[in-house]
Amino acid sequence: MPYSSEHKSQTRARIVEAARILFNHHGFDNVTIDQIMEAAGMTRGGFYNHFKSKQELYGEAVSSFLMGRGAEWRADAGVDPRSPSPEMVMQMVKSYLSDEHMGDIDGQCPMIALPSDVARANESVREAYQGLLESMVWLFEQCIGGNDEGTRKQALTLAALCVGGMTLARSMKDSALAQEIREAALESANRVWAEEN
Amino acid sequence: MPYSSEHKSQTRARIVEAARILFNHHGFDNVTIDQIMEAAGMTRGGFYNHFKSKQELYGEAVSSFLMGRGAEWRADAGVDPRSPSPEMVMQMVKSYLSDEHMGDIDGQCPMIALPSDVARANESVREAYQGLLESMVWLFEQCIGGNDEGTRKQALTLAALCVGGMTLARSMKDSALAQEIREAALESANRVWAEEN
DNA sequence: TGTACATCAGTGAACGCGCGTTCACTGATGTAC
DNA sequence: TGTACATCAGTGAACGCGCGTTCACTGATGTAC
Repeated sequence: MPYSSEHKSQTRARIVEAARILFNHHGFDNVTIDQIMEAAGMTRGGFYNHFKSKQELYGEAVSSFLMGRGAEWRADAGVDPRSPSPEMVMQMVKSYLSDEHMGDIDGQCPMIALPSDVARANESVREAYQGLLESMVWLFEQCIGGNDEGTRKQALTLAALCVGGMTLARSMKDSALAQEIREAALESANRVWAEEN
Repeated sequence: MPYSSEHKSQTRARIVEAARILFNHHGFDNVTIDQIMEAAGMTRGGFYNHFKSKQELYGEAVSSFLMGRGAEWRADAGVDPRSPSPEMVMQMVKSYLSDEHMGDIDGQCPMIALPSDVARANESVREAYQGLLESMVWLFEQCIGGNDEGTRKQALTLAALCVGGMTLARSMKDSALAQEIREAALESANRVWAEEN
């Protein structure tokens, strides 16, 4: 058994991470396997030792965000699901709608970077995307602390404001308008939050 | 001067409309000029009598929504900018977040169908997309009737909830969750609206 | 009114490039003796 | 401990298809006489 068993899985992870970043920048269809493999420090042919097809990579790239770059992001925002608190809610929202998140294309949440690509992708990609949203909503619910329908509604609304505000902002030509949108979303989230607490 | 002067512009409009629908379904990159021209009832070669390149068509397809399918949509929802009224606000929001709009992929608002495609497209496409949002916000503002900063914030928030709710819903694998998201967004919009009126 | 002509919208074959995928190979590494 | 071997991760040339674009042409239509 040449090469340690870790070797292959590490290479695979490197490919997924390179792909995630490239997809974030250019979308699924505008990234070639050559580019992905070069970014991962390899050549084209090796790709098929790790993945059945390019399609297969899509879903993995999306769901890899959760435990990878997304975990860093939560840590930076001071969000810890093991000791949830109501203060974290607006911390998360603020961080999600921040200038930093807007500008950090590499590390941006795939829900913002890839919404329409995902909607047209195959089932496993949509599943991965849904997993991202469910985690976000779950995190909100944990931090809010309630257990009723109102809590869930609130969590879903906050998610819609976060993702909606950022998605819209990202597509604007005029960056002043983009900022205005994000500010309005943040302010509205504040009110949604204050309303029941 | 063979062919009436209208002839060419009608053909052009037919191409744009065919493209808009196809883009809504499959995204910019997954639609070929052959498909567009066939849908418009013509063959490949004629395309370049009307457009300099495929890129040029993108922006037109997006902005064509406003006066075409989007106008029908406003009419169906009973929205008339010439005699705005506060009741129209929630009419629009409700219609935007409705099952009908969700299922009508052909006639869907490009802000939902194409967000990430647009973000990566050239400047003129982003301009067209921005025009769509500005129209939506303007319409909200007209109907709300106020003229202050609060009105604008409210309008922007409603837009973020509409587009955000639908964009998220569209990418879910589980349609029950998709519906839940839209309902939460609608309910929250109702509250945003009630709050100041 | 009828006919010849000029224009140019539309046709469809061809070109060339890029990309996903395949495949015969190379060479680095762990294992057996 | 050192050496021969088997494995399989990684290489890079080649294939084939699809698509954007070009181009020589055709033929429908409005106009001039």
